[in-house]
Amino acid sequence: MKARILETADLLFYQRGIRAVGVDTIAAEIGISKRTLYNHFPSKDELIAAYLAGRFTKAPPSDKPPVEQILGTFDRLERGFASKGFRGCPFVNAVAELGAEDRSVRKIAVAFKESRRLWFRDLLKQLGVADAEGLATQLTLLVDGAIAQDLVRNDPSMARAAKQAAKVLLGNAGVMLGEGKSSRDSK
Amino acid sequence: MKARILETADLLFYQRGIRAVGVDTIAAEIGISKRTLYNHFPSKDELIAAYLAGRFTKAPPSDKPPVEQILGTFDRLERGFASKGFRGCPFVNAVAELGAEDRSVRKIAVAFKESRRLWFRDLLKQLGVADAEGLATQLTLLVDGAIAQDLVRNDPSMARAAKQAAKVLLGNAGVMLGEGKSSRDSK
DNA sequence: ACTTGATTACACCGACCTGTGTAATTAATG
DNA sequence: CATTAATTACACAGGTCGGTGTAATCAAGT
Repeated sequence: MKARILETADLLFYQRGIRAVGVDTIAAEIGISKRTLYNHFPSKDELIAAYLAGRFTKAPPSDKPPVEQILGTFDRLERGFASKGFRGCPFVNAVAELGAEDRSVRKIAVAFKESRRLWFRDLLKQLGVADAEGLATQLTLLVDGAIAQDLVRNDPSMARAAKQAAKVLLGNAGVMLGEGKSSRDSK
Repeated sequence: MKARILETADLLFYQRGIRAVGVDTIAAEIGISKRTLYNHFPSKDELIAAYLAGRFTKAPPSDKPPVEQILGTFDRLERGFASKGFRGCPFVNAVAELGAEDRSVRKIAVAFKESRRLWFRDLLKQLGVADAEGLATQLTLLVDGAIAQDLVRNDPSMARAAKQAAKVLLGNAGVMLGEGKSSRDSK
């Protein structure tokens, strides 16, 4: 039951915004009483925290070559954009609508952003990139830029533009870009 | 008076979020009655629209070389990040917290994003860049990525990382980067 | 001094919000 | 059957919200 509440809250929070969705709405959507919801989550704030914690998914370890993993990020991003329910980064959205005063929300948001940056960085180190730290940061800028742009434009091709830029940055860092099956999307 | 209402609404909406700020709060902040506010703006929605319209500032024409103008964008961005009140892109924030159903808000947001992309594009054309369209898009990704990252991290150096990436992209497009006074920030 | 328009104070509406209290109901377990 | 725990319906408290109605006050301009 707790899981069902959480997944419904996730859907509604992400789709319509945290402030815009009341606990009554969530309970009604599931068909349970508001009392039951409060038996599982003592307050809306805790439900919000659980929602964000649930969105914090670490990328599973992969055995594919680092370059493919990095560039594949943008392919997954594009598929995400094209999927119907996409509405930007839940962490950025949460910070945007809950404001700067909410310390806990910002904390988990920066943790998520940093985890992705470190994921990039480690792959870049495997590739022998000199400034892995800096380049990893730049790649996250492309990712978040594409997400923000797609949020307002609803244009999944932003992910491809980001991928193009990422290729240039990687090439400039001395990384050899394999001509794997998708050599055609070089625009 | 109308101007005063608008500037106060701008401050509060941007700082705390649109949904988080009530009309009573705005009126109280100025020290006027709620009735007066409603005499100038028939509804909160119109006040929101005016707020966003006021944030839609076009970059003034400049006589500096295009490369400096482009890279200068990231310097201004960094100064913006460092300034106390910065809280991300008002348009992205508005779309994030008002949801996708609000058509008018998204419309002005994409107009703003597109205007900046076109500004980049025209400068790139002046530089003789072949794919000015594509590169302009990539530069906007860096800008919005830096904004999003700074929003959650509160780290103005994100603008510098974006500038670094922009330099690489420009160089890759054949643009000569003048060694103007800031040759030192090439990391 | 008279008129006109803006602004004020203030009560009020209906709607929605988070959260609680309570007593009845259901379902599983011994 | 009896016990226990979860869930239910439902009313309600206390608050905020957007927005309106009204009559009084204030500040001009003629």
